[in-house]
Amino acid sequence: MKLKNSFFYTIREDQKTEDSTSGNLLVRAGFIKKSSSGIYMLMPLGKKVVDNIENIIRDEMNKTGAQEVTMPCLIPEETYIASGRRAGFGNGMFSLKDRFNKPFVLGPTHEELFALAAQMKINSYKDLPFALYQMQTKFRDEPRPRYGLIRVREFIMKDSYTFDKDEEGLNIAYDKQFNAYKKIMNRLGLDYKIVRADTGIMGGLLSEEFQAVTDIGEDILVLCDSCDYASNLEVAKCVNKKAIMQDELLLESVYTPNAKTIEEVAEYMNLTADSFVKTLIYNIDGVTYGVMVKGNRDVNEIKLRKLFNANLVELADAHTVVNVTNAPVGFAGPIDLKCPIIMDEEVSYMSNFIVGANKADYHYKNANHKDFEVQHIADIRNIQEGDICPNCGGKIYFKRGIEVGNTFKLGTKYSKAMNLEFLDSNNQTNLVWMGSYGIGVGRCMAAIVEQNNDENGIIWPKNIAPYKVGIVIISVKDEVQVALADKIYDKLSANMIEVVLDDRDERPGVKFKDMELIGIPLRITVGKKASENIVEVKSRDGLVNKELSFDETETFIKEYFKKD
RNA sequence: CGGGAUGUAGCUCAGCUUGGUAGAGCGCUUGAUUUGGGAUCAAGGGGUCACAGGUUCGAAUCCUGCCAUCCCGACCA
Repeated sequence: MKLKNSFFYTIREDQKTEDSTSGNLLVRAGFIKKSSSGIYMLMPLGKKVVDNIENIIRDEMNKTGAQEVTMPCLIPEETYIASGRRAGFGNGMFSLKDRFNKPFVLGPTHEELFALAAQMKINSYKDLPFALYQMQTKFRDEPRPRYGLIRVREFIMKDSYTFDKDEEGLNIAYDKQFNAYKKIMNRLGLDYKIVRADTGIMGGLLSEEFQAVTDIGEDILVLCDSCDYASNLEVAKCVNKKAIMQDELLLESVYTPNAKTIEEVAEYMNLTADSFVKTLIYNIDGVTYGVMVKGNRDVNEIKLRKLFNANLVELADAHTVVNVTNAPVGFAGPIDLKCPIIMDEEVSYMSNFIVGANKADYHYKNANHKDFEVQHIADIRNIQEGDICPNCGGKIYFKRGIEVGNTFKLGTKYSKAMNLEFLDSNNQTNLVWMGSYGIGVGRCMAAIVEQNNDENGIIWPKNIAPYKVGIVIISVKDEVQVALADKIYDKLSANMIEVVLDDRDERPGVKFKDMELIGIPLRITVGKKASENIVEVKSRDGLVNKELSFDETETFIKEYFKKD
């Protein structure tokens, strides 16, 4: 491509409305443009990067034997009602009606349609296994889009689905996809971790996430300093330190005026937060519960949801709190609480702790388990940095991650809902075992930028870059320079090396800045020494910076990009 | 959905308190001088001040409504 007569622009200023490095750089470099909250236009450079990412994914998917298809975005609402997910997605689905008033939705994920498609093929166990995939736009009406391409409402996802006759088959298919995912992440050059995660609305037996490690990730990755344990915070199990129970002291009411939060009461009583137990009032599927965790801990609502197999877990409103505690918000405690109590395991190892007294401006000290009744004791807290690794006893630390891929062992959830059955060799009807696997293409692009940039802009990995080589002509008024640059351009193009030629009548500084901002891996500068057939070669990562004669250039560049 | 903020030129923003002909920088056009790291000078073009009502002789400015965007939270494959 030659810049002079093409659609190419960059923006000098940082973007006020972008809250991430990748979003800012991708917008400034002219790869994407925000069109509406959580919705982006893909400009020529961005389109090329997306194509490169998609082709890597496509290549690895094809190697697993999966076949590419394209499903519609526009789907009758009844399809999701059939699977029971219409209610689960709720407002997360964009919905609309056709001219006959028939309700449709824009697909947020495609398990249902793939199950329907699979019916065309599956009659007998001999028809299994197989796998399908697509690159398709998904729509999710996120309540709060953010971080550039990380959380958006319209995005391209590669989703694949495997179909097997039994669990053993699913396991094999899952491993195949899983291994393909590892190869994809490696080829994309991402620094990533694979973690256990909640299956969420997808349901099924197992979910593992591919998380690109970055500072702006929305997920907390729980990692161990001495083994390869890796989990999403939402499902990381907690291990309890065995504590020595102390002699029980006498329960005592303490006057704590104007102190509601743990920090305030702790300061007032001159104690640390870990001698407290906080009691939070929750609404779980319409039932009110008191939830007890140690003062310096956080309640894990996903664990609570699983404990009760509940749909709704939320903090109760102030009115409910006042009702069950007989006190203003801020003084809830387990003693004489008018609702059932769920206690975190860790609290069961505590003695003589401090709790709210269900009375304004009072707390109890020296509370013990005999003082109140508990309905459930379970692991319902978030693990914290410094805690014991549930796997090996090592020390836990956190990192943040962007979920770029997710794999699910679905089991028979969708085949049951969509009547996807086959006859086995005994002429018995069985449900098909499914797996589903997703990669967010835009998120991959954003994650790569998050991990590969400097103060001058993006630094694309060689195989992702929209163009491999950028030729800068120092002075377009110098015919010798122009001629040499054209010669190199033609030579590289003939060798199928993607090259961009900056033939604009701009000052050299502008051209250098732009090449760096858009992250082209290798820059060839044609300047003063063009008359001697000498050019400069500089790599974006700074590792190469030297002069070459025209004759050496082609060989050097071929060699430079060979490894990929 | 709760709390907060912001909408003025392509971009970044000032002006609003105290109503009186629409502003700056960057970018853009033309010319000159420049030409190896986002040039300089000069002259230009460009805006229904988000939108809709209202108050007023007169509204970017005051009032009411509404839409959009962003931040914090809730929510979330």
